[in-house]
Amino acid sequence: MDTSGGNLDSLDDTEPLPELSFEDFLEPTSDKSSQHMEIDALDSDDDDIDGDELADPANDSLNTPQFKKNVVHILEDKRLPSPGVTVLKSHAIKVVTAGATSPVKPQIKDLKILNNLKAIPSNAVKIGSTTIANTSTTGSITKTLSNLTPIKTQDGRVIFVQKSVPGTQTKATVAGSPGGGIRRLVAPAGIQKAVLSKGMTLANTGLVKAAVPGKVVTTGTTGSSSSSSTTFTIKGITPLAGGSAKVASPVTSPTCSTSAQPSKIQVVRTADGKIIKINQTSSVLLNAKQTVVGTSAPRGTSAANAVKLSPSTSNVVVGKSVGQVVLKTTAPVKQAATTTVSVASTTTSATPGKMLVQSGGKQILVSSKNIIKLSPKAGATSTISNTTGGQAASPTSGLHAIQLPGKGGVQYVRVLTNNKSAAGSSATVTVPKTMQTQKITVVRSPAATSAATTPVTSTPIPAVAAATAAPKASPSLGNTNKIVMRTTGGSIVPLPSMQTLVSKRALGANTNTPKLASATNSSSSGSPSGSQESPRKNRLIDLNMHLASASSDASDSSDAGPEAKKPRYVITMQQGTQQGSQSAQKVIGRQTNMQRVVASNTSPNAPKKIYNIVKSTGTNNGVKYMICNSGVPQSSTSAMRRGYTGYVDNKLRRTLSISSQQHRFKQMNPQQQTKHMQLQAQAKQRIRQQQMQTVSIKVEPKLPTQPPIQKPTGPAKPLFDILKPPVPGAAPTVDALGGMTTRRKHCNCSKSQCLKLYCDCFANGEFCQDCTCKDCFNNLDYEVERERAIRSCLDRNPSAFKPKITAPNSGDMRLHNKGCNCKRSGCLKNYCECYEAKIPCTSICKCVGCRNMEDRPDVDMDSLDGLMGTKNTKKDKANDKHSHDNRANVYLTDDVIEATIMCMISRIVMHEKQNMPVEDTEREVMEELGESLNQIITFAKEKHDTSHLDESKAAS
DNA sequence: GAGTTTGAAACT
DNA sequence: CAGTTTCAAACTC
Repeated sequence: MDTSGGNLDSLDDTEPLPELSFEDFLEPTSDKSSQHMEIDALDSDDDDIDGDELADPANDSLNTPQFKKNVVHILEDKRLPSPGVTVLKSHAIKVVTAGATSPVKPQIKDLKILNNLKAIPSNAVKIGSTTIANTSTTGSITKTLSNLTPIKTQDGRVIFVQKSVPGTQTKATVAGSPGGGIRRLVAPAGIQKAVLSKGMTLANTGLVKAAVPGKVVTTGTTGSSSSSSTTFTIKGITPLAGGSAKVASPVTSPTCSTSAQPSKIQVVRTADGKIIKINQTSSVLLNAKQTVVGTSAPRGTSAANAVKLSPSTSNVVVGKSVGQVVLKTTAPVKQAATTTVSVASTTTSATPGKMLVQSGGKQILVSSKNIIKLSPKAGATSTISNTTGGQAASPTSGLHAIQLPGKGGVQYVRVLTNNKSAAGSSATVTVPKTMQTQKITVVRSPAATSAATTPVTSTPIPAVAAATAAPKASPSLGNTNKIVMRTTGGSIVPLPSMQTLVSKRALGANTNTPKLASATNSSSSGSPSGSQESPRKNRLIDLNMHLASASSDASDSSDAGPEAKKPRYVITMQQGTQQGSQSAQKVIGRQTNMQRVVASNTSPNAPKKIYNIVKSTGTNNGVKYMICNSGVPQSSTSAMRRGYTGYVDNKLRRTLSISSQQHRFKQMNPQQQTKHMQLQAQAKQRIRQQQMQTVSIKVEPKLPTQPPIQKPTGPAKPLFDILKPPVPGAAPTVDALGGMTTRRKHCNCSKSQCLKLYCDCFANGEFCQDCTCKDCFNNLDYEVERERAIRSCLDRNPSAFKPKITAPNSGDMRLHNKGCNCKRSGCLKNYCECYEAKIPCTSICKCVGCRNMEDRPDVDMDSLDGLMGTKNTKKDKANDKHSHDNRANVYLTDDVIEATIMCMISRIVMHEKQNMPVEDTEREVMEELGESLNQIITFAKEKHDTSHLDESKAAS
């Protein structure tokens, strides 16, 4: 976590601040899945909160559909113990509202940004009529957390805004919080800026409105209701009592007088990319001055309290050097009307008050509406009160102080309208530039529908905004399609989603679109090798590449099979520098363990979706969970949302442990080593060939003409497709992790609806794609059924989705966890799972007449372990029921026998060439046999002694 | 491609 | 837990 000092510094920092779209705020909270995730984060290792079977601990190590523990380590609970006014650590921010009521005791609401605090959002986020996230229902999980609204920073951090519920409503209000309003914002780092994508409105009612083009929505809750275009609303943020600092006023009152004010939300992004959401009872008006064209509807007091970001303003950019934070609104491109409406209602209503702001030792007269005060210290409160006192005249104008710990001097944030009309207002700002000002620019993100329009940043630092915006991918709005992603562990994660992310992403998407296309092209045409070579840590990157390529691929498949049921999204990940344009466009950079992934729907019209992948920290590698902004219905179970980790290795998949093999190799006798090397060389060659094939396959653009981004023509292949474990005979692929995987054959289920373990797709945690199955429910269209089936399977067998074949330890030979039960195949046909996996049967197996012993020639390198007896020890220990389990077999393997026979044959051949007498030949052959047996026995003895020594050492 | 075989999964 | 049935893949022709 960043130190608090960093935060402060960030404020002063002149460096361009990354933009954060409003989506960032919304995503984390969206739905139950998010709750799960966050809960998990808190509980880290123990996710039994849900109490469902999915929490089976046994599955942790395995890639199972079950929820994994430790899956999310997003958040560290940094919640500050004292809810009180005091500055919370470095990141704590106090917001002091200049309430008309108490100038002396301004309401101080602390905003804490709880870094890594898992929160259960109590707020509902709606896009239009669609509820993206409903946090309002206090989950059974924890009511205490219900107040928290997760905000995701661009750098991938999740911060939670803890809001206090109005006193009447919640008992859970944070202690020490004066009013019912939002108390805390936890900002890990300095405040930088907040970007509200298009049409985001912060209503005084605590609603965040986002204008969505084409829809007209009125926010009922807001007292200052302006019928704006479609709104996307964040509910549940209760306004602090406006006038009375200590009295929380319920949000519900539409006619809120100044005293009872709907909560306002301000989002400020720190220099670190952290977002601080400020919910204030008394409103800070962003855009206050907007001259709203038509709507004059000032609602009087309510307006004053409400903080709105007019839809027109898309971005909030915190500029640097100046002591002020300016919220600048740009005129809406398309939805001007909408924008204006919303803005007008709030801002105009308030009587513009002016206040003295002290900046850089100078006092500046500023319109109080637009100013947010940033005070460095906890003590700042008092100062705030003073300033507010100046304002007192106009209760409506809310002056909010944000207290930044450690930072000297009060800073004010001023909201400037970027509209031309507004420009005048902004110009009027008297704040001396000497002050360090941070500008908050609200940049309206272009409509989602609008394609590649460059984001309009009215930001004083356009370059910054542009730069930040660029990486963002365009999200599709209103799309309920789900994104499925496979984790690094190989599990498939249906991304639970908020149903739609609003325009928030639209900005980035638009900008990115062209690049994205190019990226896709590049990927398709480009060199996949990079992905393959990328280190594990960059798996996701690889994944992206593959996905991109896959998308192109998908087009191919689209022609053929049952496309309808196939997942349509291509997920791209942020790639490091290596990825070049491709990644840059779609991926939104995340500094922390969270990465943003943009999923583009293969269908032309389908919007792209962006979601964050949270990497578990510490022991867990790879992506454990994803938060998706797109829409899985909330109905989807936790399992789905969390994403269950399917097999990483399915029953057939085998991983080669180089280290272990090397270790074994050392233990081999020369003959074995030779053979081992040969096998290794063959295996490597196989891998290379597979990779080559994969590359060629994936790279090959099937529909070059089509713009890759918008339409990855066919249904894009989902990650899981790429990551699917190799199936013998299946076309080899390279998974996102760079490992070799092979797409197994497509299932052909007819009666199971692909929702039983009979179906390999389902059993592998994959969605059916390109399968010939009938009545398939193993797709996103039947998520509920699928989820139910998963649960059912897990009920029957918690390990149902575990890999059947695993290595007890990293170096150990892979074993079938359950063992086969073959009766008639002799375990020498692919009916046998052991045989199919190319591993010998063990004592665990219940097979009859087993002939699947070690060292089958076709068994790959791991089978060599058998020579060393590593494998059979297990059977030996377990009362060998099979004749081949005795220790002799450990050493007298087929390979050894074969080698021996070859030696004998060579003798015969030699003798024949030399026309030697048969008797001599027979004798020589027998001698040869004797020598071979001697060697075997000697070797076995040495090994036996060695093993004993090792054991004794280990024991000691 | 149809039919058979096989063994895991599902069911009782 | 064992026996039976169901199922889909593997296999054969």
